[in-house]
Amino acid sequence: MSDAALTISDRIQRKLDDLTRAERQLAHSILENYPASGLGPLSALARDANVSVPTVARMVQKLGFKGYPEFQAELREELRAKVKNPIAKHDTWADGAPSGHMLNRFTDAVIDNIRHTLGQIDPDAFDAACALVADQERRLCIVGGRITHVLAEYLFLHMQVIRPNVTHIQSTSNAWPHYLLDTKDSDVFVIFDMRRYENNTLKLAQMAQEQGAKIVLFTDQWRSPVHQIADISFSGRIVVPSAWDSLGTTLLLVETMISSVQNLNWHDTKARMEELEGMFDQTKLFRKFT
Amino acid sequence: MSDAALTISDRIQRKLDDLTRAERQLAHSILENYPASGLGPLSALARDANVSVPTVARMVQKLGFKGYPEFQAELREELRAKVKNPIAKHDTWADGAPSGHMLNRFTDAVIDNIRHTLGQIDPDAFDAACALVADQERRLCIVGGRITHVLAEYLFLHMQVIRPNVTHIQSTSNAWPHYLLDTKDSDVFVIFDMRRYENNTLKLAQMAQEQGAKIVLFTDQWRSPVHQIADISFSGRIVVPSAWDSLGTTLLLVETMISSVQNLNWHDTKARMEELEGMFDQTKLFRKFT
DNA sequence: AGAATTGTGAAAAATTTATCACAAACGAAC
DNA sequence: GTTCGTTTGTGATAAATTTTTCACAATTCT
Repeated sequence: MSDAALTISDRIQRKLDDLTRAERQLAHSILENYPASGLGPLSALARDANVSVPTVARMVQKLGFKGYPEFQAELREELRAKVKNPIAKHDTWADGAPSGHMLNRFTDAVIDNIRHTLGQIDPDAFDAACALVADQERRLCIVGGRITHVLAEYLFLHMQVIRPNVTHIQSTSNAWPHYLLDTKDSDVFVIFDMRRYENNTLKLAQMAQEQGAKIVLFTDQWRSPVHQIADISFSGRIVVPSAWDSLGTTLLLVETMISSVQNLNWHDTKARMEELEGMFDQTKLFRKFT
Repeated sequence: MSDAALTISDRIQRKLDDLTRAERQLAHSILENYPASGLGPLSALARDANVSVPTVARMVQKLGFKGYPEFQAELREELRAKVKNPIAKHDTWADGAPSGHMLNRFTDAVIDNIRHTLGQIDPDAFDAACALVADQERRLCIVGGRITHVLAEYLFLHMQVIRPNVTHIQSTSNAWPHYLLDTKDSDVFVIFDMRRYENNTLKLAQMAQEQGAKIVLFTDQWRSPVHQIADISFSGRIVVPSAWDSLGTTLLLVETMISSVQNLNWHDTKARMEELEGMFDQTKLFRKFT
């Protein structure tokens, strides 16, 4: 295929693997706000990408242009063509795929779920829930069901770093009654229950509530029966073009909660995280992040 | 309304009637290929509009800019904002919360991640990956790391229903070498590896590849080293306003893959699902869905 | 330790912008 | 049709900015 048919974006992406660190940094910066960032002065591009001016100059030539102005001229030409061409209109998410492609249909649905869910959420309730979860005086129990235990686990993994005194309970396990033995009325239960709602989860929630624990519930738009006894509950839309439901929206809420709780506890978290980093370094489990 | 909220295009159109001949000519030329023409050199704009250089300079100042570069900077800023928000109108997602609330900031970031990722994905590669995963002749191994194992588990839970012959391996476990003993060259490995990339995962991938297995990789925008040996890899953007990364985009891809694979295997899946339903009913694990 | 990559600082070259004075062109009014 | 005021273009120039390119030092990776 001739270069003429390829956008600069395509060309950069194709070369991405052959690039060195600084070049890749630059490439990402160009793609980040494509094509706007490439249309400013060279020095601004270098600054945004945190690379030096010569690096940009060298890269532009590697891409086959005589100089930066020529590079910009082609970017403008692309932009001209794209705006002119109604087909290039962004009504699909994955450019190369037809709008009926599963990638586009699914993404539409998920975005729609997010919009609906966020539109109905009560920010004060959310803040209150975050405060509960962040409170290190309280024991934190995270409960998930057959599918939702992955969300529970995800939340647990992060909370474990952010604060002490966290437990992950799987309602499908039959060991959970033990955990409830020493529930105090200051405890907080974060419970995930989406359809099909699980009897075990409901029973667990009831027992926790009887012992005075606070209950924060993540459920779907039809609401788990747990919501009647929950102190705070969030319902995420989960409908997608699939035989299954989507956890996307709920994951978004969970991640936001993690971030908020992190901020609330930053003082303690920082020390804990550094400690953890050190332990990971020692085990050499991870590669150095470059 | 303050000028800040108006695009340059709006401002020009509003003034259109008060302009003189040469100025109007220029204005139309700017709007003709908006905003591309305004992003080139001043002299080129003058030439395209068939007006003189001073006319352009004067006009730009009439529009309230200190000079042409400032004019261009604002055009670029508009472009940046526009590309970022194809769905925009929503300046906040959670209506009740200020735009600076974590809920809104986080959602913005996730949507942005999705848009970026989908924009760069190769639908053919995606389809190919789905076909591999759907192929029941091949054994399917799903591998996750310390955090990503929740995604692996999630994919596993669904694949388990959709098709036989699925295994979930946790790279952090030290039991995984056993699983590789009888790897055949028809096997498919779906591997999740996000920063910080895990050495265990890389080793596992290498061994799998040496034995001829196909490798499908889900990673982040900086790409796990596994991507060099992967047959197909997908990089999702994961940046969010948090000390942690977001799995949102990758979850979207995984769920889409589940749905696609489900469709490919619908004939068999149907029977398997009904069977499973029956088993769940017997265990009374779930409440009847109303 | 050596090779490759990247940054620094500077200077020169090239381009672009901003302005000027003045003349030409134009349009409206008389 | 002439006149006057406005608008526009010309050509030139100064100023500002940007691009391009060095050599060399610092850094990173192998």
